[in-house]
Amino acid sequence: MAQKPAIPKGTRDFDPDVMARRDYIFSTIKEVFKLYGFEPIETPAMENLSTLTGKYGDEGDKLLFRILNSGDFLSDVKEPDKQSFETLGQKISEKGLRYDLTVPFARFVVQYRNEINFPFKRYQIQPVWRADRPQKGRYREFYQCDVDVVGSDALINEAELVQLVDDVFKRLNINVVTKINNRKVLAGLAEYIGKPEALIDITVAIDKLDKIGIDQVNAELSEKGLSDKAVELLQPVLFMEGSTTEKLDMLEKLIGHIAIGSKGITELRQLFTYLYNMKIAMPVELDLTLARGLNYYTGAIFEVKATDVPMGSICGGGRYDNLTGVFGMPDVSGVGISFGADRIYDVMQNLELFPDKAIQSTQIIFLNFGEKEMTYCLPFLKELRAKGFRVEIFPDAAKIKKQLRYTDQKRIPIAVMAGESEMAANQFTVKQMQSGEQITVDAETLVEKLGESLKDRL
RNA sequence: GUGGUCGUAGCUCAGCUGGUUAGAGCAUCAGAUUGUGGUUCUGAGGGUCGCGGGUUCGAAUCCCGUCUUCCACCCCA
Repeated sequence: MAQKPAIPKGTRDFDPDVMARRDYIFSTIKEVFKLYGFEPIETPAMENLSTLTGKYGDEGDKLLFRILNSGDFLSDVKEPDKQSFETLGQKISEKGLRYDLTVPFARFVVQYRNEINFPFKRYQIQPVWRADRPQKGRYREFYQCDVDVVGSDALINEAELVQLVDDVFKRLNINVVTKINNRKVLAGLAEYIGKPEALIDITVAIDKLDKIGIDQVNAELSEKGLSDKAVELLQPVLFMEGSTTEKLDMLEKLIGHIAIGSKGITELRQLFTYLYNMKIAMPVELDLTLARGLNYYTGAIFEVKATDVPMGSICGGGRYDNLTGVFGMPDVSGVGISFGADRIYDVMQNLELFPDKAIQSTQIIFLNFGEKEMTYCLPFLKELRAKGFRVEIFPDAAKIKKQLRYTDQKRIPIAVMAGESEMAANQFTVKQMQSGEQITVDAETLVEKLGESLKDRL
């Protein structure tokens, strides 16, 4: 054999087994999205670089996959432009692979602003690409399942999204905890300690609290230019304990006098009131150290983690007040969240949460005893399929042993056999693969009998 | 992007400080069983030891490069 073929770093092939499980996740998510009134859209895998760059911060820009122009793109490049990566890059690459679904969505909203019926509730399930170093649960090509509402700044949208999250993970049988914070509160805190311009640095640092500990967080804060006094002021927030209401009351005392902080607190109170009335089943915590989220979030921030398995967040999102602004359409507020399908898969696989029906494909197989016998079976295949059963016939008159092995490995629950003797008597032998039990049924009652035995398995 | 780590049959791995023709289990295929699988028995096929170079009489084993895997940082789904 020649050199074995391979796929690029951080990408994966999905075999039928994996696809069945992935489909289960996608269809569950899709179903819930629709229940809340979201409608699907799709956007191209590639966008103009001008659409993508500058939206994800410097780090994000570095992780963009760029697509080389077609043809002899170097011939048009003048010597001076070849001197730096920056200028050369602009000349030879004008397109890039999408990095997430939110920015293409913002582009979509601006582009079709006159045709869209606001508030626009859309969902989008597509792969995205990041030139990151792969690790476990971190791929260069992965799927995001985004739901967003744009054109409404009502907090009920946030609440409904949390409820939707609850619904999805309840259906997938994954135990999760949702953490909520508000960017305005973080901004209020930054102002409170006298460093409003250091908002990003502060949030990035305190976000690491449970990972690296308080000493390292404080060290990083100092390193970012915060005075000892500023770090000192922040401590009560980092160690804030108690119920959500208690935390909010404490916050009120600290930053209630700061306009933006006060606004954030009011929003949080309203959101948690909605959530209380919605009777959310999963735990929902106010976590003031939650800061992750891209630079464009301006209000609520969400993050969802599985509680039974260590894994990065499997779902995250937030409120962005001006994402469409960069595309020339100001004052459109949106809120959305993104489900990481690949990580959800890893969690479910890890905890063995996929139900049998998620991985079952064919339900009934007709074994092949030869040309005449196959012909005898064909009308029944048609009839069963018309009734919605997933049915196949083994294409070759191979040894029965081989055919049953195929059936077994494909986890098909029922094998139907008809050889010379059954044909002569106008009958079929129906075999339950799991128990090995076999019964003989008349041809007229075959469809009915099969329907009965599969009733519990659908 | 920085630092580290791994790579031997389809899969999981052995292979001592370099030394005959590179092994095992599982999986695959064939037969025992020409109409009965998931258990058993017998046998077979399958590897340029990730790839490229170097050191050596001799390299899976040592060195360099490269690709891939996983890990920490960065960032994130």
